[in-house]
Amino acid sequence: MDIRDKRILEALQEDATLPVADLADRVGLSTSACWRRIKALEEDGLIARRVALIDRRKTNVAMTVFVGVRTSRHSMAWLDAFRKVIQGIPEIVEAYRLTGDMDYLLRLVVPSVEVYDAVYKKMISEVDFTDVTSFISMEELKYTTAVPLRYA
Amino acid sequence: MDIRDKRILEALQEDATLPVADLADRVGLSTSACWRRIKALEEDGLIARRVALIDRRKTNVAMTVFVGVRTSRHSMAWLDAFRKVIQGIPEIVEAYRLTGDMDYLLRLVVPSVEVYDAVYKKMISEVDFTDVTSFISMEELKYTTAVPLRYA
DNA sequence: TGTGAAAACCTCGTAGT
DNA sequence: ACTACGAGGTTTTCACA
Repeated sequence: MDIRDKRILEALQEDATLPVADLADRVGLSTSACWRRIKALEEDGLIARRVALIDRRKTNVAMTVFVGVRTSRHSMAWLDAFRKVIQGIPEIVEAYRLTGDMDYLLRLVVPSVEVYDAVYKKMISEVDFTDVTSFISMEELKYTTAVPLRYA
Repeated sequence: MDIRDKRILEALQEDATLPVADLADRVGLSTSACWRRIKALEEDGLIARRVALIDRRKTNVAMTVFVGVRTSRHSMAWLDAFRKVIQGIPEIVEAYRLTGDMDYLLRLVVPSVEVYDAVYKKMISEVDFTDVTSFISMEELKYTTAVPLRYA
């Protein structure tokens, strides 16, 4: 990828409010050239969207819990049901299917262990699990939405 | 929190490009009232920042790897060193300290196992670990930067 | 809280390199 | 494909009623 496209993406990953003219200066392009590149990046879907990041501590979801999940029901129907449950629970902010015998890892944000327990109960009432393990995060050392662009 | 502030945050968490006037309509406020609320939410730090989300598959970091890390070096110096290493590696997008005997969980985005191996080697060359376990993600079932606002 | 107007910014055309 | 300029529309920003 063009080095200037990378620099545009790098900047917008950090701050999407940057005016095109400022960004153009930083990247070493004219405003219109820079604008056209941004349009192209949006068109091509490289820039998926622009969102506001909310401070979790100030919205009472300071606690992060990881939940490891195992199942013996290796059917597509089970996966679909699980998927639906995940989508319907806003406290689940990330979910991945991992290597190995159908293991899933979820990240939840909640106000407290009590609320986590309620979410946990809701989850197991809607899908079958053979095993659930939770890990509470004591500290967030790093969290960024910016991905490395050196491989692009 | 005010219900209208919540609705503003909900909308901006999904799409930060929304014009204030549109947002105002949706929330049922006048443009200026809505604008003042947004300003206040930024001022108070509830809206931390606005960023562009990049499509990982299109920037060649489609692979997600989770890395569990354990150490026997329970010193502040070790933690500081670890912190610095984490910050310096852009492939590490999330890092948490978990409950239990000094366990850490990292999330990395990389192009391939080969590159993951290189990052892994870099990591262990810079800090001491007693144990490292990695889990490769086969599928991302959910990823959102939007946090639930029902507790705010 | 709402109105309105100025300032800033985006959007995109055109011409020239 | 980029620069430079700029018109015209949209949006932001804020003073004042």
